[in-house]
Amino acid sequence: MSSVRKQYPFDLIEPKWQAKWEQEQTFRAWNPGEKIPANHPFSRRHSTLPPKYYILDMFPYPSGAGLHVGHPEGYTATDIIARYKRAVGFNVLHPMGWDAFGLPAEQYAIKTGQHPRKTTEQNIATFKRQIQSLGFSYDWSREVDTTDPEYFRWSQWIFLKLYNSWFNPKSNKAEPIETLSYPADITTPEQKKAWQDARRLAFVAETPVNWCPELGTVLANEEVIDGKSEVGGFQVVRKPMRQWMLRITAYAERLLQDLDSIDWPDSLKEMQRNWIGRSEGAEVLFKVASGSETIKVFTTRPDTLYGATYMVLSPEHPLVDQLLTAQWPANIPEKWKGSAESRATPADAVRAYREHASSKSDLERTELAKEKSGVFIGAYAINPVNKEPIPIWIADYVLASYGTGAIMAVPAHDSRDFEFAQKFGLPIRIVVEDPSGKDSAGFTGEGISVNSGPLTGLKTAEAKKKITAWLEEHGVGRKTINYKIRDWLFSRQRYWGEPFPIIWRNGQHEALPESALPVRPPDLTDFKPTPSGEPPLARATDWMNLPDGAVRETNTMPQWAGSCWYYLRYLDARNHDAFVGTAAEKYWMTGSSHSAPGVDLYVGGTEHAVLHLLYSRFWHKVLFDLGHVSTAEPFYKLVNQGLILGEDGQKMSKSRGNVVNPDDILKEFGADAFRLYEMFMGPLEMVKPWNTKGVEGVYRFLGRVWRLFVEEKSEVDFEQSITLSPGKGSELLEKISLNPKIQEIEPTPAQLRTLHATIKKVTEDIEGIRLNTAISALMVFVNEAMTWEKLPKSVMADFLKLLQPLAPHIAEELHEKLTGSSETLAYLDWPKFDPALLVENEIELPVQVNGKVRDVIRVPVDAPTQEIEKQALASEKVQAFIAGKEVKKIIVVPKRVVNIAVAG
RNA sequence: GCCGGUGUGGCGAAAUGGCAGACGCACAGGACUUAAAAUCCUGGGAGGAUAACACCUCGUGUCGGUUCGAGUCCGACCACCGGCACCA
Repeated sequence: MSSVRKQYPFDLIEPKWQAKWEQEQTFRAWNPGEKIPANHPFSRRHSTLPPKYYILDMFPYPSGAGLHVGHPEGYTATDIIARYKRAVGFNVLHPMGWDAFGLPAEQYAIKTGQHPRKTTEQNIATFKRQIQSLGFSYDWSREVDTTDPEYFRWSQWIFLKLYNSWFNPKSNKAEPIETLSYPADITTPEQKKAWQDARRLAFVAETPVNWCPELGTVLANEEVIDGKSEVGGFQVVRKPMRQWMLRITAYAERLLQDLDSIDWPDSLKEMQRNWIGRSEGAEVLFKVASGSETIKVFTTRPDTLYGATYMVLSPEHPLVDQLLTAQWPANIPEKWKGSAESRATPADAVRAYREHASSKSDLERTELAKEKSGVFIGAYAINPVNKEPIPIWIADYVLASYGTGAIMAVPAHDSRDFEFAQKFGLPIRIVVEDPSGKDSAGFTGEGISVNSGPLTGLKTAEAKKKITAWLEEHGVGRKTINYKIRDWLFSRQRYWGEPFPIIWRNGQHEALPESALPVRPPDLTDFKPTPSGEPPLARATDWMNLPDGAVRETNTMPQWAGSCWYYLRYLDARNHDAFVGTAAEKYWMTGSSHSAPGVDLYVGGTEHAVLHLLYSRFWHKVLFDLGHVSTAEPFYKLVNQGLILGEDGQKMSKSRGNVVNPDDILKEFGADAFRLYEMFMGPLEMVKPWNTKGVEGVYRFLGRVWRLFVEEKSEVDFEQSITLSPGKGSELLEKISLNPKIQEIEPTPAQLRTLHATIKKVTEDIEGIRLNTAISALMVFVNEAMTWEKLPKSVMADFLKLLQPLAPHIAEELHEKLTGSSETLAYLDWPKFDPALLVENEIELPVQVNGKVRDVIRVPVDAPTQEIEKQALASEKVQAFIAGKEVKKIIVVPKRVVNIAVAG
């Protein structure tokens, strides 16, 4: 792979310290009330629990491919911060676990017949070994596995909370279903149950869903990308099915509003805002010209109502069949009637068009978006403001699932309506004038209303207000808010997921009691999905059919169920009686002047922007409403790590052959070099290409650190002996002695300045998560220290404390050599930076003429401005540029720069 | 189409409006070595100028602006990356 020589015995050092950390449980985080052993290093520093700091990684799906270099990017960053926070005195919670339900394990099981439990266990073991070999300071006593019954019983328990709650719009929060009140005409138990069932946060609905035949399951909207499944990229079709849904739409407004209270990247917040898709507008009621029906439309531009020249319903709109006329009205263009083969009556045209529309896959509907299609249904609606009859059409550019599934078309001011009207020769009436004076046909912005009765002359915003008031006054409309977000389709036809704690009796669903948890999946040997969409669990008839005639729900929950709340389980991972204990929840989730509410820092990729990160916020808010958690938001601060590309600048993939395996890097350079390189590549959030040569660079740096601390001859002896008797590694390691240049002496002022400049830079950079520049500061220190004749022990000890979060193994080893103490660096005080030490007596000041540097002068740090000006003007080089010119102005920026502005 | 991000040496990058390119990679030269590797030292944006220095001009995607001074702030544009996309 490369020719770089072995820099230091990382292969002995790293296992040594990893074993010590494990044996000592160095990184255990302590809960309130927990007894901390007196010999634990934490006790030596803290007599009571200090403020908490919760730093979280997105837990991985343990795939068969093993760890990828992308995983440790975020994990290294959080580990550095976790170690730093411990050093500055926090009780740090830094856990890891496994998001282990999911499709790949199940598909592997289908192929090989191997039970997914088995492959999952193997994959977890591999992931854990790989993660541990990087020396991350996780508290493994809190490890969670979403497929463990002791874990998923609580996923099921939260589902029961959702099932047994409703969203009260008055209090704007979830409440127990018992608080629901009933209208006067709801009296019988059956009626009451139906009323409840229609309002639960977890409910059953028959709606068109995303069915993926290849995967044999339905998918949530968030899991479908461009008409294909997010997993596998298979075709997805719309199909009406009876499924479990979660009422996330009830939380649309709060999910949107609360984004303002959290510290997330703007791009991510924007993605969630777009997904929630709030839009303000009005509902308008249109009466049908001949008939008693009214059609409700949603519009964000009620000010354009006078420009509505036709109306469009979605092909699936329930009123279409009622509204159809028996015969075509006289004198309408032939092309309004749809395809030539079936245009005898409006009913024929509608039937043909519906077939045409439903045969299109979602993908085709998107790709063919440019070509508008539709048919007239023979009926007319009356525009409430001007009583004008307008033709009613159906067209697939109107979606059944958004708004009311019907629109008023204003072709002059909506690009889609404009296209449609041009194609079918419908009238285009300008009702808003473009203020820039351009042609107003096709103008979709805000302007001045024209040809609009009482609205004429008003600005768009005022026209909206006025017409909305008019609609409300006349009972033909009102202000409304629409959201793009749909309820969350929550059931899957899979084996490898949490069963629902639900049974069915006489076609009615019932919740199982909490005492029945966990509901374990049955043992199966055939995990295949069924073509009909019947879940595989239905094959286990013994399991499904209960003695009293009830049957179990055979759908399972999606993978998101486990990842929605895992960060809460970490707080109290072994609690058998509750999903999290009250004291633990309060301690870790409550903010203070030192730390944020909820998770202080969450690091992960953007791929979960509208999946896990939205779902988690939703569940958390429900738990908050029901009094189970203390904060309205789970993740206070979030950082997205950027993707790591292959050496060729392309996305890493097996097919490109540019995948870097962390095991290979670790074997050659060690964990510390790997960690350093991942951080040294560039800013955490940035997309950046891998370069193995760069690993050699930081590896050489660690070699220089090593050689700075150890005596050369003992190192040479070590290298010779280890070749002769490789088995005696740890014994030989101890014989390497300290560099005799390191002595218990007072540091020189210059040495102190170097140290304290490094402390300042490293501290500020870690706080700001600028780990690449923190590393470069350590390099600058080492480059400087290598020139020193003697190395003061205190300075070198402080340097190791700064190095520890980034390269913990080598830092611990050298610290042990330096001090003779094997006590871990993890809980030693972070070095304090003393600004007084950075003050110099004389500084160099660049002198500019008209912004260009012409000379550098040395001045006392506290020299008065006049003195600096005088000295700057006295410079020969400067004189060459200002001679014979008029000096207009001299700017002296203290400790920064002098600029002389001259004329000409 | 809409939203967000990013453009700086051969490469990864750094720079509270104040000496552009820290740190590292790659490269070149030197020391050590029989030799190589490793290590240590030195050099380096481009162009010009010089015996050599000194020095000069240009330079942070493009064009313009604000400022004593702009990679950084403002305006317009271009390119690439990511997300959303018939959402009325």
